[in-house]
Amino acid sequence: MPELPEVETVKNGLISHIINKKISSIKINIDKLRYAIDKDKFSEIVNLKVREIQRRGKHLIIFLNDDLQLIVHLGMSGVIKIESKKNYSFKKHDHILIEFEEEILIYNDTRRFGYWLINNNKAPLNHKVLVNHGVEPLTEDFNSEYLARKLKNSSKKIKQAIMDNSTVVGVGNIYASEALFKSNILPTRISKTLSKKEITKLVHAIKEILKIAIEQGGTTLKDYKNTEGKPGYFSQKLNVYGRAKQPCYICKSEIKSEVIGQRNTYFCTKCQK
DNA sequence: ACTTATTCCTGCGTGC
DNA sequence: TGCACGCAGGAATAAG
Repeated sequence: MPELPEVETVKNGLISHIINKKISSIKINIDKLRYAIDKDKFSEIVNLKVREIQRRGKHLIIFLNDDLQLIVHLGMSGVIKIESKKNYSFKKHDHILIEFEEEILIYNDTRRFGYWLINNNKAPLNHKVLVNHGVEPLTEDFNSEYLARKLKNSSKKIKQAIMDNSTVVGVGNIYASEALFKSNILPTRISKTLSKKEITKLVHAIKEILKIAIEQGGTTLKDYKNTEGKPGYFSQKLNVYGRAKQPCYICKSEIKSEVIGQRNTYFCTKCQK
């Protein structure tokens, strides 16, 4: 599933293909993904050029001429592929096709949790899907002082707190479990009970895990350019996620799982306190 | 103003 | 072998 590191990888892949390229046509094969698709608005982007592509959290912002932007979220099964137009053949769940002079951008999304929005505001970061985003985890804005301030009065469980996009963006279910394991903190801990030292450790763990995942994302980019990305490229690096009842790599005791906030959570009760 | 549950969707794994 | 069922995931929205 596309997490922050994969969205970053997709962004880099797109930059190398479609920057300064003109959209020659658009084909939309569906009325609604996560949100309804405004086909009239989409028709307005034909003949515009792609100027810049940014990532914010798990969103891609594709800047076009005329102060228009595409705001894209891949949901959990969204895949963007670039192919040569002459090689393209329709596949199941190919919902959006954007043609350039020689290449075609294909948006395929099995579960349709993703969305494509057109924004004509000059400040896309103020769009409702982005405006409540907290800090980016890989910037200096995400530091122990910031997180301590966010957690100070929170009675949420720490895992839910770090998965909340208004705290920090991009920490999904997998990375939350992994970061808490790496920082030796139980996911069930109440946020405001964390010590300064634990918060510092957690901040570093989140940054490190996302960085490693982005490095793995380089591999995904290659796959994505060839045919289809191999899912689970990061799975070899996972210490606890999906490993219930298996031995902890550190202490050999059994990894536990528990549902926290409707999400499966994995942890080691010996390594994490 | 909070927190917690529900909702969207398809494919896959499990059990009968 | 086939079918029914439940689960997985992000995050807006509804409900508490």
